[in-house]
Amino acid sequence: MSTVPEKPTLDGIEARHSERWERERTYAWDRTAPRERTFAIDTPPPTVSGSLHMGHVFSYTHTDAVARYWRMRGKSVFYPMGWDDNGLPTERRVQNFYGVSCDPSLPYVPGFVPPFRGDPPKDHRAVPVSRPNFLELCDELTAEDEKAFEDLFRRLGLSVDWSLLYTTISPHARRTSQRAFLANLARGEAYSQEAPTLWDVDFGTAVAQAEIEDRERPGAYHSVAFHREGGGPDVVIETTRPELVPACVALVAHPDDERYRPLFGSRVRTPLFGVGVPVVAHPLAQPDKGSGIAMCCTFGDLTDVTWWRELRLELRAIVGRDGRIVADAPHGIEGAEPLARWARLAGLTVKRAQAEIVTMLRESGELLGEPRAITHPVKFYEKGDRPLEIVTSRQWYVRNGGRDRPLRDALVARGGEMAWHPEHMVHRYANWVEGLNGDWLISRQRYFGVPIPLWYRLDAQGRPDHDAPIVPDATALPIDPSTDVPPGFDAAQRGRPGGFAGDPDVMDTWATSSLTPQIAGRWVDDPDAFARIFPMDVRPQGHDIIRTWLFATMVRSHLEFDRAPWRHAALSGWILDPDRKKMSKSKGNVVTPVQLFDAYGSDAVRYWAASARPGVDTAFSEDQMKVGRKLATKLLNATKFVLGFGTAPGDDAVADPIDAGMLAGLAAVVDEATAAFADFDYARALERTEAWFWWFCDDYLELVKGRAYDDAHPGAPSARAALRRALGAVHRLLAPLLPFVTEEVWGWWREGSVHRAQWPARDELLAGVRADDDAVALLDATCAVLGAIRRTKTERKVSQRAEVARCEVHGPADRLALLAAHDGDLRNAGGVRELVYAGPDAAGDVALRATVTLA
RNA sequence: GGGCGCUUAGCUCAGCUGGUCAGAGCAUCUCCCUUACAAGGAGAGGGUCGGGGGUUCGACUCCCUCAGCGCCCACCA
Repeated sequence: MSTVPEKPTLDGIEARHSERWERERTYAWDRTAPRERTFAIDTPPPTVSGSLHMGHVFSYTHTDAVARYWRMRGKSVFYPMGWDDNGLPTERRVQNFYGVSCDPSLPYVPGFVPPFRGDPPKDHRAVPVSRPNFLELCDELTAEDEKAFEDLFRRLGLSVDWSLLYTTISPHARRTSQRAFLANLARGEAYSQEAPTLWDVDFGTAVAQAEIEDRERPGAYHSVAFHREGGGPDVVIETTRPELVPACVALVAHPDDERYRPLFGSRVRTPLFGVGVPVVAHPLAQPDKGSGIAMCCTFGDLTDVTWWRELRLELRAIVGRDGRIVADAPHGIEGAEPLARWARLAGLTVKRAQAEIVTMLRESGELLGEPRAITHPVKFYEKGDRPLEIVTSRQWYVRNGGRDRPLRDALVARGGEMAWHPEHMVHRYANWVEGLNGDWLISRQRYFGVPIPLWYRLDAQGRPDHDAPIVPDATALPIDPSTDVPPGFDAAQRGRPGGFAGDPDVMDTWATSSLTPQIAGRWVDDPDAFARIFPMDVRPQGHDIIRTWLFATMVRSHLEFDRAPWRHAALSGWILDPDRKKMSKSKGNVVTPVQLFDAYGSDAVRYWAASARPGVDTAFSEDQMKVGRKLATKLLNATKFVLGFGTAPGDDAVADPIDAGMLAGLAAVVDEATAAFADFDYARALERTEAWFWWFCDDYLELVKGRAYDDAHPGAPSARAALRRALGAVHRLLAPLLPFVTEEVWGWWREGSVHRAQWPARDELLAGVRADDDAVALLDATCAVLGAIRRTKTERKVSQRAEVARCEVHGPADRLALLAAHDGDLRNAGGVRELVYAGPDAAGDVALRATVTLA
């Protein structure tokens, strides 16, 4: 406990109290607490690929407020932090930062020094480095970023237990991730399959449905003529991707389409290449789209995949994994002229190939009319720059209900078992699960991730046997199959016929981050700890990743534990620019969190964040931070003032009805704030507490300060005691929201941290106090008359200090009687010489009214 | 095309289960250096609660419908 300073200030309180909290382990999770006394939070691990922004400050503040509330309610709060440092965003940042690229075929170079450390020149060509070297650089850069992240979160005042810190690339996370994957594999929930998948040609990896987004892109319809075998008029199709003509394997129309029904079963020849393809019927074909008959290529879009699969069409793949037309013409393209045309396409990017093929179609006369420009949605990897292609490759999948109705229904039902905040977010979840169109593709052809922990036997020809992977021993995890050797083999057999090969892929980052409860709770190596935190109380996160992180976590938990991983999901909103546009990082003028902490103080920034109701998109507002700073300053000053009255030891009786009325009002606020916090509504708790506190300062404090000052006044002890009770409650009510200033003022008169103090309660506030309706009515009436007096003084443009010669109060007799018996504070605060109670006025109006005559 | 949310003073928003609300903060204007705080205090002005219809004794609050804004999803050749 320190003493009340002469000149209270907010300066420096963040550093002082952060340091103290760390030293005293104020926020340590009590690992011995049973599950029912624990409040467990599945903190979102921010992606380590740059810097934290106001969106993080915003949402993490919300969670922290709730964490602090439950801690004060006596819960052992499990509040970990994690860094999501594995995955593509990190790789991309490492490439850009050091000017390197990963080439797994290169050997490790000990002591490798990257060409740059930040901002390579634009014309720099990435230096290829080995996979181990690349991973070292990833580790190095993420370590730096993570330090900055931690500093920022500490400055923000997050009450996380930093000893629980985890990273998603750590050995522990890799072990957990591989263990969970192997469990999925053992139960048949994970499987590999050679199939067409969406592919990002720049990143060179498959991507999952959840990571795809549509973008509006310019395109054009091209009318292209196909020639009927056996004569007859050409069949005209319209396509936005004429470059895929050589990949065409069929024309498809709707079974009921009279125009094309006669053609079903016949064959046509493709333009330019003269490849014979069938005309077939399928209900997915839309008669009103284009000419009503579509060219099915392998593969232009997901509909093509469906047609190809369901109609058992040929495979004629022409786009390579690099996004270029492959060198060798697909089967069916033969003869001098077609092959000459193919030669003009081979090696071109898809975009260039389109231009070339349009030229050729013009030359051959098979392009009818000119292309007609349109804008249409095109599928992109959400982090990618070029449209996705579809290529056939072997990938690993985890069942998620996308191909399995019962599982899908079960997962939807799981969502219904949880409480969602706000409630309507459950629709996003259900909507997504209902719309799944395939299992979860978890393998990625990347490097900085958790390896798929499998090897494959190679047959005499050196071909891998994918049907019976070699599984590592559980105790050996984590493993890297590209360097570790499977049991029963030796290193020399790697890649040799009769030997083995490691799975070359890593798991998607969501495949690991979907296990945050298991990672943070130490599922694999501390089952006792895990049992104390699982299922967790709340998953806080942004609503944009319901379909990814939330759903993926649900899938893993459902499959592994047959239950939802949390009881609540709390979805936070977005930060918008002051002009209500989604805040973009690309704008150069974005203010950094640290600048705002410096300018207004952490509590003030938190105040802004906590003012937004859960799940609501919110405008960035420095004005709101200024208001928060005012509140913090007010708390300093009011506390200093109240504590300055002093108190006699043991004299804590609240006897005066004015004081009792005040405490009754505060008790109601405590009830409201408590209910609000329990419902994750930190904003309502703040709003109610704040509004009451300003009333407390402006009305109650003004009303009783004269009495509290006056040692000779018999009501002084009651006022002082009530003021201190109220103050103690306000400090604690605001502690979850403004942790620094409340800790500061609490320290002036109480032992220990306010953040470990017990949450205020009605009974505690009103113990021994006669807080009946009369007390509340009296205080109410007193404030009403005081208000009338103030209004008069303001209207007359005199100081509030000016004396009132006479104040005549009209109103119901019972009210007046209450007032008459206890009007000392009113006389004092209003400067009233003569106070007259006149009963109801002439008109019989029962409303309380005061006629004020100034001196 | 499907789903969801929003539309209340100039601005940002509260108004939970229909009958003290038409409210708060910011901004604007006026006044007050009052013995915690001028990084303060006391007041004022300002809205037919998006439009229309309905249920009801009575709706910002319930139902229907229309419009605008925003978000999510979608197999869109």
